[in-house]
Amino acid sequence: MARPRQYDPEDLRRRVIVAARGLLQEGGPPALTARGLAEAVGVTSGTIYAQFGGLRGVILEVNRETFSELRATIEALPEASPEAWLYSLADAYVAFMLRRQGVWQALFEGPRRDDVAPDWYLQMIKQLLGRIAAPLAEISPEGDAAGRAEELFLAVHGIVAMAAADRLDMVSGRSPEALAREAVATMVRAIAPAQS
Amino acid sequence: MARPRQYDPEDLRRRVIVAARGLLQEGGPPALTARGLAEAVGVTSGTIYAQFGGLRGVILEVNRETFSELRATIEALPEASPEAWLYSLADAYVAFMLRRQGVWQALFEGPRRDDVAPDWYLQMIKQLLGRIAAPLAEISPEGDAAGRAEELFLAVHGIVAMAAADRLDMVSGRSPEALAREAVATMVRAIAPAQS
DNA sequence: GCCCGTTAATGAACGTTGTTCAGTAACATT
DNA sequence: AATGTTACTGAACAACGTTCATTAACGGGC
Repeated sequence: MARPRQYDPEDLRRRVIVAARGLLQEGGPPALTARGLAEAVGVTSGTIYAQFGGLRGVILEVNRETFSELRATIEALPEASPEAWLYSLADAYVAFMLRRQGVWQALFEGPRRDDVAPDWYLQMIKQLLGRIAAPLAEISPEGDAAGRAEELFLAVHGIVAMAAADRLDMVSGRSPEALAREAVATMVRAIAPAQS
Repeated sequence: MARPRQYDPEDLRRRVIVAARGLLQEGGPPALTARGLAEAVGVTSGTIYAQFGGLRGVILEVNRETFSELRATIEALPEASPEAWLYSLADAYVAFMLRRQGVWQALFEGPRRDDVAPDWYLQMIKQLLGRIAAPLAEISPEGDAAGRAEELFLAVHGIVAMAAADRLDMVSGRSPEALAREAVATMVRAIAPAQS
């Protein structure tokens, strides 16, 4: 069989993904166009379709990397008491988004209602929920820790999503970090064993 | 000055808005195209531009009506104890979205990062926050009720937004109603005077 | 060592999008 | 009746995602 002509396919894939992240970072999802991406990489749009099957395929690969980095970020969080760890997770989640707003938007703006989410989307969220449920179970052994984890995640994620879309200031003058920590505080206060 | 030729302009505006709502309802934001809307109303796209200045103008008018209906829905909620009222507000918020998913998506998907939100967007949210803060202050007179209202609203809205995008099942198997009520319950539990 | 099948890559096309604007036709006024 | 003003049309433009016939280069078979 014949072989590549001028691009190492693996290297091409990497450069496309890197360029796509760059476009997303400065300009958000609307800035990621097939032609713009092709030009940024130095190929034509057809080449990208041959490699990724379409713009959606490119976004999917970018998202895979973003999720992978988020997982690594969370794994790297220093151990701490259950409560302190929840705070640092909330901080990390907010900070992670802030450092890649454009890329973050592609995570949830991309997939349309009709197409199924890839497995690793669900696995990533499931793992994240597990990491939240564990400290919650330590704080309050009784009660549905998994359910509370869902609830706390949705609260923090809602804040982060709003901030990512630059719409948080419609609701609150406070920073996303402050609001996320408040959400954690409220949950802890609600389930902590009665005191004072 | 000359006068209308074949359309009563006010009637035309109404029909355009009604048709736009219809398109949004079945197909979401991608279904609302200038040509499709024009055809649904029986005019050409140019006419819509003359009347609304563009698709964004149409969406803005649809959103104005949606907000108006939301306000009316909330005003119509029966009086109740502070806690019970918060639950019924959460229920109403979820139900309101579920009955107009497509239209709801346009509320927050529409406005891009660079254009300013209309005053009534902010006023509507501010009023909603006030309606949440009042019962919270009754439940717990001490503490920042306004801040807690922001927090509770963000939690419920995050759940509703996720459900509107049909992505809630990525996080939880529970219904948006159940999750929204849980969010209220957690807030109430966190701030209620110590008991039991 | 020449040919040729296979494959990477192009770039022109197609259909659809939002948006603009010169033209047209109808009304109110003079 | 003529005219000016205005609502409306519909053709055009640029940009979008996507497809595909064409081109050019490489490796293996004779």
